[in-house]
Amino acid sequence: MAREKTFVENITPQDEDFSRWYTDVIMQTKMVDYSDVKGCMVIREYGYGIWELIQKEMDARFKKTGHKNAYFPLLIPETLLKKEAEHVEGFAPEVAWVTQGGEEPLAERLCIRPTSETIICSMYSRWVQSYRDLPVLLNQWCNVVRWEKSTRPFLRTSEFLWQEGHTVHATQEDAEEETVKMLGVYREFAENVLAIPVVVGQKSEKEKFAGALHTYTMEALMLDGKALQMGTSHNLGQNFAKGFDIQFLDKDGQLKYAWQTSWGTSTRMIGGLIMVHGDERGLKLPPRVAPVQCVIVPVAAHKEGVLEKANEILKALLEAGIRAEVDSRDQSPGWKFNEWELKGVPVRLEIGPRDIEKGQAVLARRDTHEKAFVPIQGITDEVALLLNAIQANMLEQARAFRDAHTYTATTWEEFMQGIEEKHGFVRAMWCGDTECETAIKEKTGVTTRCMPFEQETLSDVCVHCGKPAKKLTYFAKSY
RNA sequence: CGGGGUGUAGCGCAGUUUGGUAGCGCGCUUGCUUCGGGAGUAAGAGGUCGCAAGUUCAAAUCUUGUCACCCCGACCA
Repeated sequence: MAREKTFVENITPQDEDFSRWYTDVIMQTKMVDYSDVKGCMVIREYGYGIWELIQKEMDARFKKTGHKNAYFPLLIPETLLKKEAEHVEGFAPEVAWVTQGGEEPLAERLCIRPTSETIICSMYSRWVQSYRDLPVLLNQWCNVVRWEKSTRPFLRTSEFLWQEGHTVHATQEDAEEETVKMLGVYREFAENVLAIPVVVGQKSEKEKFAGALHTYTMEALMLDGKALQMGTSHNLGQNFAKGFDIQFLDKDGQLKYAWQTSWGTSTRMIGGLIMVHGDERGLKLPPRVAPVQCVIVPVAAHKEGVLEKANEILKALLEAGIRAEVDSRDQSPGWKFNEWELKGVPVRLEIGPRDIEKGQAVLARRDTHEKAFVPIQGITDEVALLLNAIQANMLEQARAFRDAHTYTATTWEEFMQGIEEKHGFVRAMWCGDTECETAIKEKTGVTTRCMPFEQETLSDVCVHCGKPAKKLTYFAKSY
């Protein structure tokens, strides 16, 4: 049977092979390219442009919640890494080492940071002396390296870009408040900027960060029904404070160990963006992270006045703070339409000789494919309105998909059925035991994603083992 | 680390069974005509067939070894 002809014939359809669709999209939009080092990707200007917008939006939120940026070294001495036992055990298998400087072997090998808790804590132990030094609220934007066995651009790469917040507090309550607050920042960002609805809650013991007391997470559902961890916030308790001797003299004259948190999000979010919003034509970017929000495609650009009009509109859009661009390349309009749709640009503005005669232009939406003639007079306001509408609509679409692929199970039969038929989240009561969790994973391939903050009681017993249930839990296959 | 697959022009592939001049589509360069959903035309450029040995008069093709990448699992942001 002949495949239905699509506008983009060179990307694999999502329902045929989602992985290939993903690879096709990221390569053809020129977001990334593979490099000569396995697992290390080049983030090209289009992909990096998205990351820059993510950084800008997030950084503003960090500043607003009282955090400042700092930068700590890439290399960590082995002795430092080993100071927190659970932490080193968790990360050791994927740490890359520097063993030589120039021609000389090093006296102590240096680890390339897989995360920066250890080196930052070693500094905090020097900086924190008194309750007056607290809280310490720092964030760093950097790269980290984790030697991964299997890699995929954005989702799992040996080197990736991220931000990691590291804070120190006087009390357990303050640390817990910070942990929850920053997950809240992530959630608000995911929904309002990335237009990705997330489930927020606590990780199981098995899934929590190595060295943390407990880990909170936000989980999103991809179009293929798999969950993606989009960001985590850890309450480190006093584990690192004890390992690194971070003590302060409190108001009451007592020497006390500090309470800490760390939280991070990475370029992996871009992978989520692609897999939550993409469609058969390619990428679909929410306006707030689109490097180009409105592309102007001149039709019959060689004809007199067309390019001039296009540039005139461009100027107005740029002045209104809209990220816009005129595509004056020597290609047919249809070719450009397809390419910009592939690249996920939210709004396309078409302008040709016939439009100019009538004082109008065409506005086309990437999300709904709707086209409308709009008077050139005041068109920047129209574009701005459209961008807001698209941002809102994309969140709604993603939410509707997520809800349609979330299944509530009260029995093991329903649980199995949910996994086989729904391809998404399965909500069920769970006992909280690691053994039970492992058994569920072996039987079904799904793992616990989180125990959501918003709890309800579906039943008194665990959906799998029948022991007393502790928490409503989200299960899914995951990236 | 297990199971499967693929390496031939920038990209996608045919050619391998049965050894005999390196092919096709897209893309790329130049000219002319086009331009409202992937334009037409003419002339071009581009390859140690992943790598290394071997068999042969002759290897992309057969043999052995090796490397890389992709997919599905296990492990992880």
